[in-house]
Amino acid sequence: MARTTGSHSDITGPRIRETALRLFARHGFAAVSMRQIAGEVGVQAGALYNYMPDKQSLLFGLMQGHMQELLYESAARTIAADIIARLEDFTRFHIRFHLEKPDAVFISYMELRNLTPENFAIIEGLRRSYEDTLESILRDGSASGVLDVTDTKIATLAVIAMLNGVNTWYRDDGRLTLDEIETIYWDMVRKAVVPNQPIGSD
Amino acid sequence: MARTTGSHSDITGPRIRETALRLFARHGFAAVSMRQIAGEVGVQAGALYNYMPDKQSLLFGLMQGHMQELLYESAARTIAADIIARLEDFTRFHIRFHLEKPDAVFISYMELRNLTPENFAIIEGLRRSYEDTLESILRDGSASGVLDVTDTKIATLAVIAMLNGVNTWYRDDGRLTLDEIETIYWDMVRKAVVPNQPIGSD
DNA sequence: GTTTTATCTGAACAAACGTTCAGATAGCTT
DNA sequence: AAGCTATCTGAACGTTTGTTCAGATAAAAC
Repeated sequence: MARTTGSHSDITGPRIRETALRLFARHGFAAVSMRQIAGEVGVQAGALYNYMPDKQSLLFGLMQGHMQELLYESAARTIAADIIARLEDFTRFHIRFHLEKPDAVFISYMELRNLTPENFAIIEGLRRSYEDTLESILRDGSASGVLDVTDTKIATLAVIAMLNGVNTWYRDDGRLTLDEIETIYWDMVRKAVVPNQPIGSD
Repeated sequence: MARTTGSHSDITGPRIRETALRLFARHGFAAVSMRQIAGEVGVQAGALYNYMPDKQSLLFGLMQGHMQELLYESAARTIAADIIARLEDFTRFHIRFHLEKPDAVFISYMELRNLTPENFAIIEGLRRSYEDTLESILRDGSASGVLDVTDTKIATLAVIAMLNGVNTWYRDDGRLTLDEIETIYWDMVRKAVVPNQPIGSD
């Protein structure tokens, strides 16, 4: 046997990436074999190498694609003049985007150590670019006095870590709607970085 | 050759666990071989099986030990009457404990998917027990009006996610002391869950 | 209808995997 | 000094790994 009926590059290619993304997220990069991916796609392992030079490139491509899409979508948003509005928009966008692509988010955080040093540096650079969009909001707000953060870099990482936490517990059939979740988190983020005057503090 | 000079169970055993912990944290459970662990310890791979039935048990033992120590240390703390004091104590304890054992923390979060279902259930149970200590603080504070959280469960996970984020960027030779870091995070945690009255809000 | 090209198979490769075990010996016990 | 036992070696096992490639064929081009 050889080329199978209905075989097409523009069908098999995406299916390989979808399958790899799902399997990597579920079992981890190192625990998933090329034969396993090929099996779920419906081809032999050798066929995968028409679409990638090696397994490492497959992982890197998935992570790079995800980070670039994140940056693109993030940059495409209109920037409000109001700092608080910008922060709220970032918060809601981050939660929504990350909940839409849990697998890609998962591997982009968990499989960093399986990248070659060169690939790792590229992905880290993309991540830092994204973090910078939040950090510049916090820095601008801090400078104008609208926000009150002790250390903008730490606050940036703290807020992102908190928001990323949603992915660990969110379920589609949960008791809260996406909008309710966004609002709860936005409430906490806002309070954490806005200058406040605690009620009942002595 | 056979038994080597100075070979002892109470030396080799801990060294195997230390080495495995470090390698699992650095490269991932699936990517680390028994021969690799044995090589760094200075024995042959077969010798490892005097200390564990299989590789899975090694991973589970490390995670279980870590979680039990976390729970033990957490439970050993004196419980203040004041809710705010309890929350501050939890925050500072969590950061300090987790920064002291970055490798154990790392694998306890990252390698959950490499546990058998039975082992996974046990570790998840331990984690939930720990989360409950924070949730009960937030619930008590919410009931008495000292705290203001929309959803105690979400707030619990959000705070823990935020605090865990420290481990991703902390370096021993960083520009901030441990106490300064604790204070910055405690400031954000407190503001996020305390009822407040924003300054300059219209 | 023929030729060309893109796509896949199926077998093969050396290397690495977790695990087992008979045999050897260092160190403790007596 | 002799015997015992805990500890380790070194080889072996059957699988599985990522990757390569000659050969086969469906689909596209002409």
